[in-house]
Amino acid sequence: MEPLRADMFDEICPSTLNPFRFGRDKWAALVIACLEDGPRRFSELRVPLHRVTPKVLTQSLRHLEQDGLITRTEYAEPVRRVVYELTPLGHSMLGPIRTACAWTADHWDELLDAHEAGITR
Amino acid sequence: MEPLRADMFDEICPSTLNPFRFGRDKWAALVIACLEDGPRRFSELRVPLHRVTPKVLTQSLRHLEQDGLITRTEYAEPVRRVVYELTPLGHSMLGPIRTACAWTADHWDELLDAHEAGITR
DNA sequence: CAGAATCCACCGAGATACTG
DNA sequence: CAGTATCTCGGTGGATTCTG
Repeated sequence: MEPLRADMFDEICPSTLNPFRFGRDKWAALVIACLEDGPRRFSELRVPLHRVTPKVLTQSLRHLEQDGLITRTEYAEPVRRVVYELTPLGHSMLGPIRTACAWTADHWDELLDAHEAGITR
Repeated sequence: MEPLRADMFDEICPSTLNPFRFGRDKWAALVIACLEDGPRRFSELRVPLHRVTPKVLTQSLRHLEQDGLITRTEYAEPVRRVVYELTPLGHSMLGPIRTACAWTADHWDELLDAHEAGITR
């Protein structure tokens, strides 16, 4: 499994155009995207999510855990390690998420046009 | 086209369990659902959405308009009439919305279990 | 390393009252 | 009929600092 790149989400700036939201809070969708390929440590998640403070990231992870979408596992062995992973339920959410994101990609021009028209009016 | 019933959304109480959100604000998804079968007047929308104040409903409608999902048309003819309608873009969103809602229906038990486990812990 | 504690600013959302 | 005008309140998200 490849490491998560720091610029993973840098270009998804105008994500406010996407009319779909996943999870309870602002960062849930990005966390899910980070866990797509397998389990990740807290510090691994902080690399692409470097604009999120640890407090807020923790909050988001706790919400996802309460919603049954991820699991949190703690190891104390050599050094302290906490690993987050998608549950089967969380993994099954990827289908509808991809459907929604495909729609957004397909209609990006129209979304952009509508937004710009809304600004100049 | 049938009138919108006042109890249309009364039973969708624990919708916080649904990890998908559509549109910018809290009421956008319900407005879209109301417009599914055709254009509706402001006062028609207020029937099923009787728990939403006119100010907040107006806000939500303006957002949907800015996002290119609905149109607002004003007639002054006999009496004043303002009609809201899904755009082709808004209508095309129904597909992914249905996909997402089907997922939620399919996994309702798991979502409920996770939520209850989160409460007692 | 993986957070917790504290404080704070902003904004969505609601209550209430009023209007072209 | 279809909104607008204020006011308020609570909660999300962020900055900063501290800790087992």
